[in-house]
Parts: sequence; C-alpha cells; structure tokens
Amino acid sequence: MTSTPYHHGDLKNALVKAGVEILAKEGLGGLSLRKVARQAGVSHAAPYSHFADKQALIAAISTEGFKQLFNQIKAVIATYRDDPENLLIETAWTYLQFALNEPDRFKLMFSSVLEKEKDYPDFVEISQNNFRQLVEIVELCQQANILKEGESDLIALSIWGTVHGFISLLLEGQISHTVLEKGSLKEILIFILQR
Amino acid sequence: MTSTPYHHGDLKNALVKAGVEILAKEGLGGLSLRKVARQAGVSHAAPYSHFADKQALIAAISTEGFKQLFNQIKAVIATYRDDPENLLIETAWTYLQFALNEPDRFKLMFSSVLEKEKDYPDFVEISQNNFRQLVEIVELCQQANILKEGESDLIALSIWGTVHGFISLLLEGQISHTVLEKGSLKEILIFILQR
DNA sequence: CCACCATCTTGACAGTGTCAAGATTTAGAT
DNA sequence: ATCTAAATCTTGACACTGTCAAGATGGTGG
Repeated sequence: MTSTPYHHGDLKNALVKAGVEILAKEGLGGLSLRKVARQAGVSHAAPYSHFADKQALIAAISTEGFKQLFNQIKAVIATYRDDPENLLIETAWTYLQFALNEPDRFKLMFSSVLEKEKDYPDFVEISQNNFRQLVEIVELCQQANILKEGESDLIALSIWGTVHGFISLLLEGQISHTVLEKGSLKEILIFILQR
Repeated sequence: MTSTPYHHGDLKNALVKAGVEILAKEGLGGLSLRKVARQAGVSHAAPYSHFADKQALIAAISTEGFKQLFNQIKAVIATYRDDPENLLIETAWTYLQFALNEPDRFKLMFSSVLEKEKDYPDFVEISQNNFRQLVEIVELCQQANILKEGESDLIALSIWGTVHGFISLLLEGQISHTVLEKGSLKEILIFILQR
C-alpha cells in the first residue's frame, strides 16, 4: 500500500473513471489522453499499457456508459413489468434523464466520436444488449395491445429513433421555446411516443 | 490570374470546399485546419483571416451541408406537393440518401462536433429553416388526412427523430443483418414511418 | 499617388497522440 | 527460494495540431 506504488493496481478502471469526470467537467473538447493520465496520477504514456490508443479509451468510456444505461432500464422493467403502458414511457424517460444528467457522455456514446465501433467487441455487445432489451419491452407492450403486432425489432427501431431524435434536438437546444411551452418534458415525450 | 496570386480571391469558400473533400476522403479524424489550408494552397494560418477558429470552419461546413439538404428537400416538395403520402416518404428517402452519400459530413452536421451551435447564427438559421420545411410537409399531410391533426411541430419532431434515429443506427452498422433482410431500405423506412 | 485595410505568410508556443527504450514490479516455473 | 519472463509504468522523443503575434503583400478609396 502506502503512497503511489509503481504499479497502480487498477489503472484501467481508474483511467475510465478519470475520463468520465473530465468529460463531465470540461466536455468533449477537453478530453485528452494526457489529461486523463494526469488525473489518474500516472505518467502521460501509462494509458498505453491498457489501451491501444485514444479511440480504445473512448470505447471503454462508452461501454461503461451503456452498461449503466442497461442496468437502469433493467430496473425500470422490473418495476413496470405488469404495467406496459407506463413501462414504455418510463423507459423513454429514464433514457432522457440519462442524457440530461451527463450530456457529454451521452454525446460520446452516440455521436460517432468512436470511429470504428466494430473493432470493440465489448462495445458492440452491450450496445446490442441495450437494443434487445428495448425489443423485449416492445413485445411486452404488444402482448398488452399497446403496440401493434409483428416486427417487434422494427417497431423498437422506430421508437428508439423517435426518442433519440428528440433528445438530440433537446441537447442541441434546437427545440424552440414555443414547443417547450406546450407542456412539460414528460408530456411532450408521451405525445411524441404516441405520434 | 496566373499562378497563386497573393490574394486568393475566394479563400473562404475554397476552405469550406477543401474541408468537405477531406471529410469525404479521410473522415472526421483527418480534418485539421492545417490540412484544409494546405489543400487550398495557402499557408497554415491563412484560415484565421476568415474563421475565428476551427469550430467556425466546422460551422461553415455544416451550414453548407444544411443548405444543400434544404434545397434537395425543397425540390422534393415541388415534385410531390400534390401527392402527400409519397411526399413524406420521398423526403425521408432524400434525407437518408444524403446521409449515405456523405456519411462523415452528415455526422459532422448532426453529431455535435460543433460545440456551441448558438454562436453561429447562419447555422442556427438554416437549421431552423430545415425544420420549418419539415413542419410544412407535415401540415400538407395533415390536410390530406395522412397524419392526425394538431401540434404539427411536435409531430414533425417525432417523424424527424424516427428517421434520424434509423439513419444513425444504419451509419453505425448497428442494424442487424436479420433486420436488413426483412426488406429493402426503402421498405423498412416506410414501415418505420408508419409505426 | 498615397495611405489604409483586408489578406496572407512566417515564426513561435503549448498541447496532443504515439512510439521506443528503459526502469520497476509481479508472477510463474524450476 | 530463486531466477526469469511478462506486465506495468516512466522517460524522452517525434510529428502534428490549434492558435497567436508580427510582418509582408496587394487591392482600394481618398
């Protein structure tokens, strides 16, 4: 133990954590490998023992975010499993909250800062798990006649896109004041979901 | 005329053009101010006579893209004005084509690479014009009873999000093979639009 | 024709991602 | 328990980046 042993012990996770913090404080433009290393109390090239390059670190940060999102929505499913209508709304709401709480991480996760996603299997996997979870929700809604039958994956795609597009515009501040005055965020979300 | 006069004459546009080309050839990661300047045949600091910083150049490239998209969709409206059902589909299709033709520029335009959009009035304006155009289309569809009445801006938001989300997943290669086998891209698009 | 002003160049600076070489520590095999 | 190989981390270097200050150049209005 004692102070700063040569081997950090858990540097890989520490770097991801530092990255998330910097992202929250300084935004996407302030995220550099060297700064992440500094914040983790380690030399500027140390990250290269754990990540092939900056993209790999970004992939890890994204993956971490997707895991958290997955677990949050998993909890929503557990709570609203018998109430499909609210299940869909609360899932979308959770998704929206996640984006508003950490907008820069949300952007990092979805805004193709990560250039070649398929090079990172962990990222692809958790990403697909998230989508599968959404398909599962859609199927629950279909069984309750809240959504039309058939093609649950396409319907999930459509719903995901709708919510995601709404959040994108929200984060960019592109949603005009007049629109936002029409109701609370949640009311607008519900309206949009019903189309 | 002749070779390389000291004053370029139309450097501002030349830089935007060079940026678009580099974006197409090398992707987002390859876009640097110095490279843009080099490609325009000008010294590395010359861009600072026309753009305050790199973000400003990116804003200009985005703005240019939005103008093109706006005009393409304007043409679609002109063609399908009396056929609202196909108008909506063809608009979405045009949007999709634009994204597939120049994926990196599309990402640049929508993936919040531009950090403080509201600092660039031209960008905000053309961006809003695009949305207004979509609202107009929605209202044409409402008059033809293809979309439900009321809140045309919220409905436009919903449709925009749906299509945009679909394209995002498409560009990221996140749409599984099994989904893509269910029909042509256009058929899937139509399905998603109808939800 | 001159003086001003926009435009462009040159040179510099700090910061970045990345790599190679070496130092240090851990862990596995004998 | 000791030796050795692998893993981890540091140091130093490189090319490249965004940005700025100072100066060179050339068109334009007075």
